[in-house]
Amino acid sequence: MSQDSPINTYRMREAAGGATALMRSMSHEDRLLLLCQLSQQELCVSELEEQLDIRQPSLSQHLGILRRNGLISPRREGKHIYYRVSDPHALAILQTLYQQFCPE
Amino acid sequence: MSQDSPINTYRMREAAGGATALMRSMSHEDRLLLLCQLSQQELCVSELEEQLDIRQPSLSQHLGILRRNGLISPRREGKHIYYRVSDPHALAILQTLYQQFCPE
DNA sequence: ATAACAATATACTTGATTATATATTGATTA
DNA sequence: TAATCAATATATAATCAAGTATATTGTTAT
Repeated sequence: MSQDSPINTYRMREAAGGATALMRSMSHEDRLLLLCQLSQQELCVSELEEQLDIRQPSLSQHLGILRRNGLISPRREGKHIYYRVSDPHALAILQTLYQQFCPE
Repeated sequence: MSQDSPINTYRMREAAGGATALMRSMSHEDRLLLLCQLSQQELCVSELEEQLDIRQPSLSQHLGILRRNGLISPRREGKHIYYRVSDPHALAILQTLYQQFCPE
């Protein structure tokens, strides 16, 4: 348990907007699971639909939110669109969440 | 930048409820700043009010949310109520947020 | 090039949840 | 009991989620 860098509230205040935007993007169960999957491998919409059992329109909405908020990036290949996590901040939080909530 | 523990979506699915509840608690600018302050030192409501420039009723609502969600704990001393961050998960996320959004 | 098809995205509706502001109440000390 | 501090209640406004239907984009085959 590291208290390596003491938190400076003054600096945090400036960053708070970005940080809470990230928290908000991740504070939905479907979106968190999407990020989880996409942090491990690039996947297209239909694969996600199958693996997570989320209906396509709903999936597309959540992907849209994550995309517009800059957490994931699309790549077209033929008729499929592949997504991956492109935000290092999001990856860092995912990592911490995993350590915290899925300990050995 | 550590990808030490690869994320297992199956395990994350079980933890997702708790993890998103934590994210939701932290995804409000006032609450994030409150947590920030309280992670550094125990403070009472009127001190928080002064330092963060948030009106008391609003402050009290947010403290109530954080308290009911188990992120902070109160301690009464006379007519003052002191709060501190009591959830290690929250502390870990705060730490990561600080590293990510307030780098050296 | 155009028609038909498949994959993904958007729009719209409805219901639920959440935020904000104000007012009120309760507890503690003097 | 008067003054202070904090919590709660209430009302209103705003935001968010899920479902259904529809639109768009690109692909394949003719």
